[in-house]
Amino acid sequence: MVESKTAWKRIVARALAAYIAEKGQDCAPPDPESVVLERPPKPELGDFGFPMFPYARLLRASPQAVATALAAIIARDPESHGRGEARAEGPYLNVRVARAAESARVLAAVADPTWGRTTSQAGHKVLIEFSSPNTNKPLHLGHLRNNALGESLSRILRAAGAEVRKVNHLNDRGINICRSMLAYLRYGEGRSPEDEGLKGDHFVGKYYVLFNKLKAEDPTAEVAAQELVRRWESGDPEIRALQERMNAWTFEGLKATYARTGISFDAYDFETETYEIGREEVLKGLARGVFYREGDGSIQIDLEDVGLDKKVLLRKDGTSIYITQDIGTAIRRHESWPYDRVVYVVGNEQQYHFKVLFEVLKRLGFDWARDLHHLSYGMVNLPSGRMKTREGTIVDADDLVDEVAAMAAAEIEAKGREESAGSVKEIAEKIALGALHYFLLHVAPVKDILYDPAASLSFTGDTGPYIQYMGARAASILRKHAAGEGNAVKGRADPALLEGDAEWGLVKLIAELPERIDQAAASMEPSVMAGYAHDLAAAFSAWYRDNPVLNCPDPNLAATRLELVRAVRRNLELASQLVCIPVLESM
RNA sequence: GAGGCAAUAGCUCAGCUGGAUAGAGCAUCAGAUUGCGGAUCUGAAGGUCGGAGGUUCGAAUCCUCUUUGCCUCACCA
Repeated sequence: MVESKTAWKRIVARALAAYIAEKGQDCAPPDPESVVLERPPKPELGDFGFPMFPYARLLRASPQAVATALAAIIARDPESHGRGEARAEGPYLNVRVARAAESARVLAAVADPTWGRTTSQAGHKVLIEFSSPNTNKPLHLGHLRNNALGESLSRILRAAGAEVRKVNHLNDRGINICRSMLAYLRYGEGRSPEDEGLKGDHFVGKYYVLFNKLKAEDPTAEVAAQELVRRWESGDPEIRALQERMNAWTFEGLKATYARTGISFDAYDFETETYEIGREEVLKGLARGVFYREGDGSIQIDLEDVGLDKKVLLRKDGTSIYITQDIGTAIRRHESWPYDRVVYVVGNEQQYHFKVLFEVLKRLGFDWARDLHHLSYGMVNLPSGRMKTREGTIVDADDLVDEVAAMAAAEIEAKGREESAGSVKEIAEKIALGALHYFLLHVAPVKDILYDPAASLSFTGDTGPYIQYMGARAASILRKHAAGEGNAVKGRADPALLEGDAEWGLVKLIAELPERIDQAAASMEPSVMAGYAHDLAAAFSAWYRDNPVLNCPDPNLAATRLELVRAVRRNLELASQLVCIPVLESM
């Protein structure tokens, strides 16, 4: 369809040039690229339309007149003959594509192994940093959004041809883990997660919560935690060993959650190994005059000329801070894997931090610093308000998946689908992931999400399970055909039979996949893919209800429709994978 | 106080580079099953796109002002 669009732009541009010559106007013919193509509001008006307003003034004629004249010229253009028909409708020139030929092209393209891969991001090396949790507690609902965004964007960029490296930067040092450690020293009695029957991250998180109890009993607890940080930094072997042990527990737990939710990384960066590496770069920047030393000895940068403030990059005692580490990490990563773009998937509360970081890297003169992005996303709120560990309103990621999976299992049983579903537990888990990931990704990242458990657990309407269901229905038809059922086995597919409005609408939607991938990649918005999956599922659902496939009396039409089902299934699989919705054969 | 982001149907959200009558889902109402899986489908109703100006042949979309909400403005991360 992309090819068809560019062809029509070319045809229209040529017709405009002919019209200009015909009228003897003294103006430059438009470049085909600049011709505005849009989709008419109703399919009856054509497959795409060209507004004539821009040319009306240029040609000193009404847009209606221009449209009429162009339609006549295009009717004589040999290139248009095989491609369809252009018609003047008011101030618009509307094109109806030759359906049989286009359908044949589309079905052939979908059957090709390379379908679903584009080249719009080819040549780019993109580093995506996401998840990046603290190691003092398990993942929560906010992480699920972060993970889904990072994983989905990675898949989308790869589909668009980019080389992608997924990195998780674990914050495994500092005051929070030390609080867990202190509480563990006080209450843990040397127990391990196995002893308490807990997942490692939940185990460590339990002690983080217990720190509050400790603080209530002992007002010096906060000071004691600070002391642990200090001892860790000075290399106290006992503290180092304890932190390592607790971090390992959490890390194991986190990895289990990632595995369960289909999230993976190409590399892990540990803050315990990276937290000092920016100092050198800051000193280099100081030497080159990019930064300056304040009277108190701290090293700073003045960004007031770009609307930011003065920012400290190295403390007066010479130690590094958060931004120092990010500067160092970016440089170090580029040395080992020379990217041309970085995407940091981090909540929108850190927008200012990333503005400063990007500006600093730019001023240090790195050419790759021109393509740094903060994929900023909104809070996931509960009806009762913002999530906070201390208020106990936090939604634990594992618990949430468990809860949704239990609901899905109950639904399978309520429908009496246990037998056809196979393993209820396994299918329920996949449905839960589909529900959650769709819920988290179908909304634009900038928006805050009000997490309504009831709505996310509902499997009707604009949801992941709906998409999974339509995929399963398509798979079911294909399965029956493979088993020799239906009339399609007796017929031969002929795309020329796909000329009805209902089929044509589906063909067009199927053909849109590559454009939607490119759009999602360019705008870094997984919601584009989520929306596409839903649109396609809905269109398929409406179509196959009224158009029998296996039961179609005409064997050739049956075989042709079957090809359409195959294409829908393929696209649903591809789109689902891009937004981390598990694909199901049956549910 | 300064900066950033948001505001579209009762609710949750789409709306691509400005284009034809602003679209889905939920909820509401009315229908559809001797049928390839009803976790479905069809239809109705529901909107002065927060407000006011401006640019344009044409604005939900761009500009200015304004209202409301969220987030930032650490030698924390």
